Amino acid sequence: MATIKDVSKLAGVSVATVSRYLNKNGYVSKEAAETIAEVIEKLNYRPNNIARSLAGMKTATIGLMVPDILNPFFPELARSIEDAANEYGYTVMLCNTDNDSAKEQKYIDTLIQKQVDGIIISSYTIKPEHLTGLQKQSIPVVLMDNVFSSDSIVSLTVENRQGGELAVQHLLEQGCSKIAHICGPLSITSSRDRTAGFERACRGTNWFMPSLIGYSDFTVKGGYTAMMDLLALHPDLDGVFASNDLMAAGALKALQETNHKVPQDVKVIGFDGIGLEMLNPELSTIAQPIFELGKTAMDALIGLIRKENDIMTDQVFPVTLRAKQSTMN
Amino acid sequence: MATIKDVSKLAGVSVATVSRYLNKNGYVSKEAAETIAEVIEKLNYRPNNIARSLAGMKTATIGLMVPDILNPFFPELARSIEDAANEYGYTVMLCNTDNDSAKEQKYIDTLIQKQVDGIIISSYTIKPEHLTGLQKQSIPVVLMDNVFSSDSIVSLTVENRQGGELAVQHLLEQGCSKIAHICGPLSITSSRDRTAGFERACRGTNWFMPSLIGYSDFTVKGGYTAMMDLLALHPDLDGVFASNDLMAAGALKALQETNHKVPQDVKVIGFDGIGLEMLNPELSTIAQPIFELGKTAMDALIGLIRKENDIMTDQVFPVTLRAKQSTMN
DNA sequence: AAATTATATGAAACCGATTACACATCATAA
DNA sequence: TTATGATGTGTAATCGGTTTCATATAATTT
Repeated sequence: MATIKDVSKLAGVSVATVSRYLNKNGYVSKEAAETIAEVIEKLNYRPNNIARSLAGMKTATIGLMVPDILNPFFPELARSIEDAANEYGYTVMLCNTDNDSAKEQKYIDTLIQKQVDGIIISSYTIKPEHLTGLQKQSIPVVLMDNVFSSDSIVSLTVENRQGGELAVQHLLEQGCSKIAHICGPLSITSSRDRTAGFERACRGTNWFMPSLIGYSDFTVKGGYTAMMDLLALHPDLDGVFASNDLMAAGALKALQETNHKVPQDVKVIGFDGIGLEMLNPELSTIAQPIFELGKTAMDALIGLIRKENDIMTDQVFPVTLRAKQSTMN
Repeated sequence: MATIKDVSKLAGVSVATVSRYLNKNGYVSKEAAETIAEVIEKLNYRPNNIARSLAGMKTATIGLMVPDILNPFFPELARSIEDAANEYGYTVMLCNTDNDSAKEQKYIDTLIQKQVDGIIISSYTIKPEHLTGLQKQSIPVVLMDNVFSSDSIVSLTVENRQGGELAVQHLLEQGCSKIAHICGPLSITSSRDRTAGFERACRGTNWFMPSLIGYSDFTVKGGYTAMMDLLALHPDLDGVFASNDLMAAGALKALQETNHKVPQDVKVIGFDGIGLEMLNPELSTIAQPIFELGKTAMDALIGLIRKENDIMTDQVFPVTLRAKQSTMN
């Protein structure tokens, strides 16, 4: 593997000149530039990024921590972040944390040691004390789905509560008169907010009662069993709002298996907007702008890394109703 | 950020001794070790991986190139690889190539510059000439779903043809008497093999005719339209084998929309074994051992990196029938 | 008692880049 | 004509580690 020294020798200039040529800073004469270019071509020289990072303190690498890439929400997020990172010339390190504090802490340590330029964390379980290490090393962080105020940390969230309200509103508009809710883990802020939205929208209706809320865990299977339980309690329900799409898919399955027609008998709406196009009927959902979230996260991170003065502040993204067959007849 | 020099100074020993202590090689007296440990604790010192990599030529990082993490097959693969990598103390860089040669080439260059210790490539489009750069830098490669013989490259594949046969066989056993096939991109070797398996299994039956094969593209939508076309041509078909699960899901949807009962009227089977548990009925499939594939890929890569003498050779993994509701009544 | 061998340590080279600084040349302004 | 600034280049320090080699002492062998 050719090094900058090899290039400098063969080109008859100093390594400094080659470096200047490579980074396009400082003066380099036209002749020198041409010779260097030729030699680089000839040797098929590629700068060693590791050495570059050591000298320049930048790795052009970011860490992306997600709970579990198997959850279909996260590939979409990862993809949008990776695309954006790629445009900025950055590479992404993928870390699955399983919402496990120990794993999170370990990955944060690893990423610090690998000198990543920044980290995007999508985690329900991250705690302030985990981030202090990053703050100490002044490694920029963008936090998704979680708020934690600090000047080297930007938080991006969506309007979860409004989304919950929107879902109920839509179901009501479609003629539902008894709406159940499958809520996600109470440990997750955004999950609680979605449920809060549901409750607020139900407040004052004459049909609402607490037993219309089923407690689940954001999984298909969880949504399925929660729906079964709800049906046992309320055979006459005619609408369901699940706090994420996976649970909604599970609910849909439970309804179909118990011979409820969707959307004729019962209407179903989820939350997140992941593309579950294989479902029949297709699922209505309160969609997060996932790609925009990823892109914005990367933009914000770059801003923090470059210490631009117009650093992005915390943002709350709107959600939108995406009505499909599961609520329309 | 504390450096090894800070530690050595405060501990009253040389950096060499600290380095020996850190890497547990060479001699370090008990007293020295204790003092160093204390100082490290006190300074909260963490070795800088970049410097380590530069000196030691190892980055403890691997690259993972996949076509698109949005395709549900790849999160499973990525997850299993990441888990295995993590156990070995390695970190994973995620690269989406979109089966685009230019992107692949660019990522390979980037990964070389970042000095990854090895690369796992899952790509339909990779060509030998793309790998020569890696060979030149003697960067180990594990290739999935693609065979390319070389001593620094290990290929892992599955028994695609046998899987295709297995699918047909299963449908026949379940009583099907006219089986259609939705095949994937012909540019993909494993896709062609699955179709070859289908054809071989159909050979000699009295009902088979070429128009029972629909050509598609491995997507849900593609499977949907292919199924619609097949139904128009052969309203009497009673079984479908799709070359991957996404197309099978699309086919399922098309069948349901056209009021065909699955599995009573038509039985459907896919290929891959991705967990599409939200489908109703659940999809039978020819399952690849995805997690085992990922784990093995990582094991093989580590073997190549460490230059172990019992380097793993190319492997072909068996596939298994996973019968679910879509073929059982 | 002398010769080995095992244990322990530090100085300095090295990994492959960036960059501050010194110095030289040439063109332009005063 | 001289001062000044722009242009161009090389030397050497630096980033934060690892590793070779020389050296010294303690523990075993013979």
